[in-house]
Amino acid sequence: MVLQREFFQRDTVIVAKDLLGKKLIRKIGNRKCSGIIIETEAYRASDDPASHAGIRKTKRNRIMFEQIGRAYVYFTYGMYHCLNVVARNKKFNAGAVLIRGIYPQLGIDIMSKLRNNTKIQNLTNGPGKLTQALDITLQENGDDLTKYSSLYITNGIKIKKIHKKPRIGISRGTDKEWNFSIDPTDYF
DNA sequence: GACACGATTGGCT
DNA sequence: GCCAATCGTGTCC
Repeated sequence: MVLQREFFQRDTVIVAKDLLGKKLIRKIGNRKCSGIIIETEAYRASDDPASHAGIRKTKRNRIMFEQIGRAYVYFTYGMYHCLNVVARNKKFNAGAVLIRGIYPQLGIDIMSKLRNNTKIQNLTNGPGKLTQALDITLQENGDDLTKYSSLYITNGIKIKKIHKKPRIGISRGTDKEWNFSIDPTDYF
């Protein structure tokens, strides 16, 4: 069952936690690739100095201010893409959840080729890695993830324990513990 | 118009 | 553990 729009109409931090264990699905040609979401981070609005949306709406971050349930994809470090899902409640005018890691399920052969045949444990365990494995680029920026199409999220597995940490790779907003993850060895 | 830097990764020490 | 790769974007002059 694909996640409905209402799922994303809650506090960005809550949605980040609740996305753990859900299934990310990407169709490439007539094949399906998928994985269980195991790590996420919340990035909110003007209350969050680490967020792209922390200052104002710009050309790059505009999707974060638009319809919830859509993909916010950005290009970084001159070579990698990162995938977010737009989510926020009515208190904020922007927000998104960064998908930082998935546990591969379907289409491992396709993903391996896109990742130059790396080891399975290195396939999709990072934000730049999973977009490469799933062929996600700026082409997918703004795509609606609540519809069955070439990129969407469905219900997944039941979660036991959620780990909470400060977010990775940021220099501001380090006081907020908005990185959430589950331990794959608990499930797979 | 210029310039510093980043929600990263992989390779080397 | 450290650092280069690589370039679009945002901010500042």
